[in-house]
Amino acid sequence: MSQSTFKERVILIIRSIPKGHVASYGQVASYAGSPRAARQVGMILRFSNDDTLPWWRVINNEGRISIKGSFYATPQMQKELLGKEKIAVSEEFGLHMEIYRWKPTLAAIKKIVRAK
DNA sequence: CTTTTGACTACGG
DNA sequence: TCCGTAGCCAAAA
Repeated sequence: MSQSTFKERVILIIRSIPKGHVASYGQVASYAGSPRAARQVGMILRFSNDDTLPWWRVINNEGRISIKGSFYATPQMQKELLGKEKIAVSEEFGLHMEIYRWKPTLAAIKKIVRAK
């Protein structure tokens, strides 16, 4: 597990979120081996300029867009990108996490993290 | 090197 | 139900 860094694992996990699904910051942190490091997932994305990374599929645990604005992205962009995947995000209610949340098996996560 | 600042969230009170 | 806070850790200052 600690062959790779937290950041590297976060990147691998986010790349594995299927189109049409989302994951919360906390979920990603948890899968990356640090359940309480949700905030850092946000920080990593904030400074990331990796165009192979589907960053828009990461939202907060309430199903709402958390981004306020970074060097590379805005909340409007995120809403648009999700819309292209048929995920509608309402300003006041967000989206239904129980419907769109990515629910990988433990085995799947192990495989993703191991493949470094 | 140390300190601060967050695209977070579970838990108390 | 509604805050305040602790924990987590990458970047920037």
